Amino acid sequence: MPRPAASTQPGPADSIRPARGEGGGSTVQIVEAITTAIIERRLMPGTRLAEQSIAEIFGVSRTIVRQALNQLSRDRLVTLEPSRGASVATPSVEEARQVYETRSMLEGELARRLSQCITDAQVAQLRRHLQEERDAIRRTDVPGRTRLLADFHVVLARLLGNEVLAELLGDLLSRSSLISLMYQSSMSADQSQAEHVAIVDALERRDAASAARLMTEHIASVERNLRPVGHSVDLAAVLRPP
Amino acid sequence: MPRPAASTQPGPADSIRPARGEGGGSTVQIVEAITTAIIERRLMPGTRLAEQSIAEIFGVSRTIVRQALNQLSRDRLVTLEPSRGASVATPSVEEARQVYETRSMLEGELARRLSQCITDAQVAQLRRHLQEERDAIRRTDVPGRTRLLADFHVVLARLLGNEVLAELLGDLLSRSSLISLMYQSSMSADQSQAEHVAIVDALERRDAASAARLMTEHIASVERNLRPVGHSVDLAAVLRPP
DNA sequence: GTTGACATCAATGTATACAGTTTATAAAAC
DNA sequence: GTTTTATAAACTGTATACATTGATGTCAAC
Repeated sequence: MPRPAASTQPGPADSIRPARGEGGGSTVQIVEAITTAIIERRLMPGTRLAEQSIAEIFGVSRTIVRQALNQLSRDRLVTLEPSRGASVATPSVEEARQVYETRSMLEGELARRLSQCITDAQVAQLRRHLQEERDAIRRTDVPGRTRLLADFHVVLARLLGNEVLAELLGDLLSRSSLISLMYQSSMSADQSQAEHVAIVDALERRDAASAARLMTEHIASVERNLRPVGHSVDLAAVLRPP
Repeated sequence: MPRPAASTQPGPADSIRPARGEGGGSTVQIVEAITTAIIERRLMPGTRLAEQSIAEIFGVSRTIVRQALNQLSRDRLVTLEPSRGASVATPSVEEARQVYETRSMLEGELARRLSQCITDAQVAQLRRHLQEERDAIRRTDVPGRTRLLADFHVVLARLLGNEVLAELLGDLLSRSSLISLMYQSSMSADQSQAEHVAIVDALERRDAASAARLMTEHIASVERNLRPVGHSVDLAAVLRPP
């Protein structure tokens, strides 16, 4: 039950690492700090993000914080309720389904097209990425392996030479990360990594059909491994009369 | 040059329609006003968008305008240069290619999946939309037909019951609109409409392969009809020594 | 007459102040 | 003891003021 139960002020001072005092471009730093804090589970879904607190932590004014929170809300990592403020997003089961369906559509086609134009050098680059994944898993570097397993999909988009696609996919992957930590994915890193290897194998064989199929199956298996533990479900189970 | 240049307060702009004086939610109104102004060619690519001018036009402070401009820059409809301010985006040829490639990937798969789960009622809904397109074309309602021809693609996304996909596609279509007006599309509305009809026909037959092929070909033909007349290209040609 | 430097000006980036709303607290009534 | 209500604190939404940076125009030097 990943309920933060933040009835008391969550004391964000220990949750978000402060940035340097320089003013220039501090908005993106706040965005990145909050993003990584969410991805690395230091900020749980539902946690309120009071502007004044964050402003004091980073030593800037609320103006900058508001800009950062607006950007984060566009990325769907935080929700902005009018007159209520910002909180870490709590994606619904339905939203999760839609994100994975969209990823399946986009990345299945990505694998298909990529297998028709991939070069040997690009395959080698993917092999190196797979090696990094293995290394991170081996030394149980949880944040590192999480990032690398997600980056794999962005790297594929980049190989197509399509920055628009890569950014789009990056947004979807951020949302996926939030979803998988909210619904406590039981997907083992080993399985994910093995499926990545199979995808690269298919790409190397220029086997478009297999690459596309393996990719959609990979995304489906990630989605299958989400536990359907929503807040309301927990609440109903807990409050059931004895 | 459609420069607002409204130094006096009450003077309503000739480029952007002013909103009502109410404060609540005026940001989205500015976003929508500028968006439609760009789509309807009243704000040409490259036009500077000074914060103070816009603030006076809408009777709000620069704070609100900055929020709106930030949102528009996330949609890639305006570009934000540091210390230089905002201007209407001028998408490059390469960016155009990437947008259409991404659309092709996404919408090809959309057509394929939709043909496997579409209902008769949904086909009827699409037929009604096609009829609206025809009507707008017949009475030469240029803004209306442009909007309807673009909305067709969003309607398809909605039929899949995937709001995430629909919003994603909506963003891509806004960028497509800006691109097609910047590169003066020679695509006739009649041809677009005819291809839409062919797509719906394939969907009605539940012919997944044809639906996907017709969709990707439709998007490719839209892209093919862009004239490669960018500003920089003009400049280079004009300044060539005699 | 052209070029370069300097001063002025306008526009952006950030911070702060103020108003309105929500939420927490506490007292009072039932 | 529970509920209700009123007060107060905190927070958000907007506007305004200040600092800083890029642009423009003028003047002097060559």
